[in-house]
Amino acid sequence: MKIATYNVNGINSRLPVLLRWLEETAPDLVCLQELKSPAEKIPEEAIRNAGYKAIWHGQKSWNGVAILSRQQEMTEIRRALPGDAEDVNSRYLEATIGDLTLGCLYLPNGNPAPGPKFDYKMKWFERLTRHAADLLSAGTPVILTGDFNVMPTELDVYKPERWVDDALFRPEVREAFRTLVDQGWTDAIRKLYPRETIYTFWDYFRNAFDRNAGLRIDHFLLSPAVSKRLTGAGVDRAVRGWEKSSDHAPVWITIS
DNA sequence: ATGCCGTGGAAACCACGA
Repeated sequence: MKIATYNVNGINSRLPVLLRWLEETAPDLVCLQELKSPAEKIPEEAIRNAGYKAIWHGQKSWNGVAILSRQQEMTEIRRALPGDAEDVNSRYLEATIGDLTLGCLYLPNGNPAPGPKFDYKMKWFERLTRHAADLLSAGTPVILTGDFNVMPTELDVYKPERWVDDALFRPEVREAFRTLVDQGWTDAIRKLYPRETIYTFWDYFRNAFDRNAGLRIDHFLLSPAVSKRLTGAGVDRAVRGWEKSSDHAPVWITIS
């Protein structure tokens, strides 16, 4: 079974790229972020014609998350993290597919830091961490995936010294990620490739992709019940080089 | 070192992203 995550940066502008990638790689489950579309403008028919059922949490202009399934039925569990009824940003969507719980997330960017946006990021991170502990306590197969907007270590940044004051790499953000993982999650890419330079995002400008000036910010966190079934993981790097690409590349895992 | 690019929405610029 292949599960993928892809920050599309606008699902309507990205539709040709998304459909081509779905056709070429045929993941069974897909988490999408940054739809940048209200619910009624999600290209539902095109996704269905590509062979996928879909659920989504849209929002005008910004954010937006969706889960696609090629064959299995999905049951939506929640469309927001618990803990803040005031937070109306569409950044989390959770579903069960068979015995698997899949959480699709778009963690706030947090820049500029320090400031209110960074405070929001850290609060959101705390809510995610509390909810993740609840998910783990069930002992069932759980996957948390999406755009975490965190480079966990220096290995995940093309030039770490340039990013130390950035909201994606500040020490307290890396610490928050470590605290989350230390609950008992497995970072799928790092389990299989502990020392390799692997990026999932390259800026649009300064020829970042050609220079491989990238970041690893899209992650798969696996509960123990999923981690022992992990058979593969990777980044569909070539998609980043396609015409009209997102600034992120799709990331995927396979489980037995 | 830096939104230099890209997207969306409103308005022919601005917010936002990482």
